[in-house]
Amino acid sequence: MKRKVTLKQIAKELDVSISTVSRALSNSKEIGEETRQKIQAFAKFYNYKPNNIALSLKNRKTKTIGILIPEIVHHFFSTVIRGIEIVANKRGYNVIIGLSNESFSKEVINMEMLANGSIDGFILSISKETLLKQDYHHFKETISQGIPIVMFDRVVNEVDCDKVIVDDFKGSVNAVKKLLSTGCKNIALITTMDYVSVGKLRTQGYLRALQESHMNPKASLILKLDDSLALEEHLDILENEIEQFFNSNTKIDGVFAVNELYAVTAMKVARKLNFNIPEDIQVIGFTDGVLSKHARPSLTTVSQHGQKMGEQAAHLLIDRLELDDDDESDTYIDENEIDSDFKTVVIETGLIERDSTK
Amino acid sequence: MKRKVTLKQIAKELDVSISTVSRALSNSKEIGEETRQKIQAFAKFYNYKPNNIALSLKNRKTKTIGILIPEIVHHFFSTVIRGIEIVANKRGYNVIIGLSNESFSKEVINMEMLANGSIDGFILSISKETLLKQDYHHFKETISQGIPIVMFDRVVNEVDCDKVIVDDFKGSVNAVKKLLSTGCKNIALITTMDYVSVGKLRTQGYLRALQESHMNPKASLILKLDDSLALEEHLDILENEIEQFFNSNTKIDGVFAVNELYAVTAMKVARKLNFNIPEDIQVIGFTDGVLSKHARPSLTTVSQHGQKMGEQAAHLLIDRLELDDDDESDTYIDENEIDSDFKTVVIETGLIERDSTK
DNA sequence: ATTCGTAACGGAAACGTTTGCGTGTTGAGA
DNA sequence: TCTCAACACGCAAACGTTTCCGTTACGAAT
Repeated sequence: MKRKVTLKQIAKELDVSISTVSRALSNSKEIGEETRQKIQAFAKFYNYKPNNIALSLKNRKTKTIGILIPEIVHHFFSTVIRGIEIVANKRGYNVIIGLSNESFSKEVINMEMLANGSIDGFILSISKETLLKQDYHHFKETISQGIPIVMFDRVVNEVDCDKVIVDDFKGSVNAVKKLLSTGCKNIALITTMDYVSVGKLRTQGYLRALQESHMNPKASLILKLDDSLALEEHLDILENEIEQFFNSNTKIDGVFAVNELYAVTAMKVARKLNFNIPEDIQVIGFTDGVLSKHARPSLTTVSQHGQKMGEQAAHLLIDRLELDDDDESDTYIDENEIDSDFKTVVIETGLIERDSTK
Repeated sequence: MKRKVTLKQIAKELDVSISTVSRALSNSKEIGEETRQKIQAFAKFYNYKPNNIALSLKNRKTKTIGILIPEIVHHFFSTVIRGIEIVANKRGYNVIIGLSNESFSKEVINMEMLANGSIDGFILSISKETLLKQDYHHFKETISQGIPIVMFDRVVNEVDCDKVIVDDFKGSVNAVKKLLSTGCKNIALITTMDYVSVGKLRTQGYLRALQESHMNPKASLILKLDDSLALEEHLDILENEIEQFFNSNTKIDGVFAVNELYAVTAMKVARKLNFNIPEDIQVIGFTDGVLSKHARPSLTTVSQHGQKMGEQAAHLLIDRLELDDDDESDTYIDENEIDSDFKTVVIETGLIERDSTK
């Protein structure tokens, strides 16, 4: 078991000083040609690689970014991670992942663990419990400690930071308009509770689309589901809820669902009730995942471009990190000027038309 | 922007030495009651948290484990990560993720990046390209540097380390036996190329099950697909391949597929060709993911218990890390004794019966 | 012969901790 | 009054780097 070789060991072995070794390896021209060659050869032979931790301590930056998400077994979140990882790697960063599991306390704990030097900045999506409590002190504190944050998808106005979102509102408007244009008169909405910002925005989009077509939204056509129903374990309950909803609204000829699971479950129920899709009922979902592609019939969805969101978020964060590098020289900066500098990048949604619509 | 407070700053502010502060905060009884109180109060007020990087450097351990997987947008892998994260967090570790994207060089690069002090050990699943090249030097080197590795799912005999696998062979045997027991006479196998160990083992299981029932496997009933076809982009090609396969084997009454995608695609094709499932053709897949649950009909699968694999892997790794802690005292250990110590944990598979079988 | 520039290298501080050891002060026992 | 624990604390090394600031030695210019 040959432990990693250090500068000190090389120095001792070659009878030079540590600084000489360091400089030789960084090709400093302060070191004589001969010595440099000798040191480099030796280092190569023993496969010397500088110790990252020591470098982090010295440079006061770790070149790793922390990702904090509610759940990883989730198509959307994992595509975002993939996007982050791609640009992070390309720009010389590592990613370290924390899972909040939709819990406020786990989010806080995780954040504090990583904020103690382990990472240079965060990319995160807020947990549901946090959104419900509306307690954002941990975000504000980390930011005030000089650790930048980029939020994606589930964001919040109360925190000043860079953000990456999709235009949930517009995406929903377009989806519902599509249903309207293909003849739907009674479009149902299957959505979540309002405290999740994206659910709220998508609901608003639904309402707006109807309004623009001079149709009155009916409360009976809107089904608000408890979020726990989205869990894989409660599939049957979810199905029952939707079935009851369908039974008490027999005129439904279109469904807009704020996520994929609701949409495919709606299709399942509709077929069970002997509706034909898309002839009798058309269905559109939000978030394009694996289910949409393989459902029967395949599901028309609003695509969220998770990977692109991740890439953008990573760029935003790293840009800011490396910008901070420069003006770290204690130059006084007007705080107002800083605040106004935060960007919110909006990723365009797309409508992927498949067989669940005409 | 209040930077994180350090021991040095506290010491200066309170006019004591750094060591006194350090000891006071760790409740050393070497420090006088009064001073201790004062220091602790001050530290609490300024929210002092020890710098992780400095601790890592001092202790020569980072309390983070590196995960190296081929792909993250993948139900199985993400469940494994979830399992790892749960026990890692419980035992005080962080996880840092590297994606190989099935590429050998990315696997090597990632490994080297993380091995330079960033992590204490690896949990990984080998990339396809690496399996193809059969080049495992990077694994061996990291191990010889004293960094332990735990492999899961895609493992290899050539490397001495702890491993966590499912019994692919037995799981496949059981699946095929299930098909046989429900009357199938011509069971097709849809599999991948042999170099992926799991594909090979599952194929062997298929063969064994037939053999035990005294049936002759026919080459014409085995479809080996190129792996690139598993990619989401080539869905139509995959479909065509399977359709041709069906057309040239009209007697097929059962299908065993080595993954979920192949299985649902087979079902799609079968229905297209006007077969009824499960009446005319029964289908079983390997790996229980989201597709299986929501497919039509829902798919009977061999469950892999990804989360449990992750948990086991994490326990194995951390156990070894904390065992190493003790005998780090340069006690001479016979290498043979060490080698024989590596465990291979086998997770039992289960057969989840749904509507694609009788 | 003295000065000076420069090439080639070493010393040491710094990043933030922990910890073994040394040291000064105090009180009590002789 | 002297001695010697015990107590309370400080110094400094160490983890592995980088980098600023010396310090040599030597040849050239004055």
